[in-house]
Amino acid sequence: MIEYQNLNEPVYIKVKQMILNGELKQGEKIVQEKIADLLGVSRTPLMRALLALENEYLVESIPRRGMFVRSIGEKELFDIYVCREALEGMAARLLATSKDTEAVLKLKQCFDSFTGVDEIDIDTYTRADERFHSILIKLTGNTPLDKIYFFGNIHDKVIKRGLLRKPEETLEEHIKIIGAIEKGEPELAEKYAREHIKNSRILLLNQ
Amino acid sequence: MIEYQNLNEPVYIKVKQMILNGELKQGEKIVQEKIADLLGVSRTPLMRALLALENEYLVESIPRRGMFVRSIGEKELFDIYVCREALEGMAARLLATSKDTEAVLKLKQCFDSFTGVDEIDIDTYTRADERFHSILIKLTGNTPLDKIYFFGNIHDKVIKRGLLRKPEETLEEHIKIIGAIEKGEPELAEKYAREHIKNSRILLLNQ
DNA sequence: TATTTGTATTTTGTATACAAAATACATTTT
DNA sequence: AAAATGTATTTTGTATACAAAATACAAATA
Repeated sequence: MIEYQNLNEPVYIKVKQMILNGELKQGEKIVQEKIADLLGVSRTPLMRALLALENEYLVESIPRRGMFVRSIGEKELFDIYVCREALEGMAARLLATSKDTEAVLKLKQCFDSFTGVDEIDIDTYTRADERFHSILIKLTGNTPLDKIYFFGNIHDKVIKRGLLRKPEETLEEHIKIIGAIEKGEPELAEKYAREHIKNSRILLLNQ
Repeated sequence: MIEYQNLNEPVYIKVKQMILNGELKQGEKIVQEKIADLLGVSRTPLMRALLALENEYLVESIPRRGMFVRSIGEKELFDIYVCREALEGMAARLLATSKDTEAVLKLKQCFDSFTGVDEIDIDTYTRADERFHSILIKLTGNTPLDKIYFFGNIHDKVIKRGLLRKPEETLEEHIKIIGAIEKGEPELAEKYAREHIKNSRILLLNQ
């Protein structure tokens, strides 16, 4: 009966999906045995996944009460954007300082397919946007920064608002950030990256 | 035999201490049953603690191989300082924007006992410094920021270098940061907070 | 002697059993 | 009817058992 291949990863992935796609609703209690049975594993590997998710802020543990799917309020989402502003700003700065042409190329590639296009496909652009912000961090080679950033990343998806602003508006901002990095202007790169996040963050307030 | 009172917390605290005070050395493998026996608990609550510590970056899990006390290299420590620079800078900015007099008071209190003193006691000052940087984050009321910052905090202690610079030098910088927050100057507050970290970070390089 | 192979031991990953706490729900009391 | 109480059920936290992987180490081979 024992399957061996580390249930860890698959269980973690599955539970995460269930939360992100709403199969497990916000605030809902996660009854361990129920979910464990559903996934065909015991409570032990499920618990491991749940603890990882707790640290990713997707799940909340109340001692002796159980694990609950975390619900994220407006305030918290706003706060997350503040963190992103600080971290992505720093990432842009680091990249501009390093003058890594390889990195610049990869950043540019995210938006290659949109230049000179009249009608931008929202889904394609959403993925490009996600990729851009993700690799902006990764390309710095700063492991702690990458790990830390993971939190904010998650939440964007949880709230599932998709893009807050129109592609035409943000595409230009992305290009500006990449430009400053390419020119090796740390001050400017950070400034643009922060403004980019801030513009979305402000939008959250008037909503 | 069963004790009930959530072994979670005590086990977590104890293992963390063992890592921080060197009882468990960097790179050392944590043999679960050995440590569990030592603490008088089973592997289950120990595992929970270990997973929490993994997410705090103190422990590293290699599947099917075990948990190891993480060893931190120069590069990583440097990278952590970069993160601190971004996060503490943002925290200072937020506080300066909020104009929270209560917060300013608490920050000032950290260093009250050192003003006009000739010979600053290193141990007392070390604690004050730790407290200052910790509450600088907490006072923002930005929960994700607080959670995220926890990482960096840990590492400072792990490396156990204590203070990198002389109290006389850093005290002045602390005062400047608090001053800018008090005057409600976000730009300046962030600038000073970042310079403060940066000065220490640069010192790491020439070491 | 250095390298490989095979076997015994250790240790992890998972499942499961069970006590104590939490919850649900019916019954009694106000 | 609303509140309080008591009992049954569920669910968590912990300990433990066991298979499979990893490791250690001895013997065999080149």
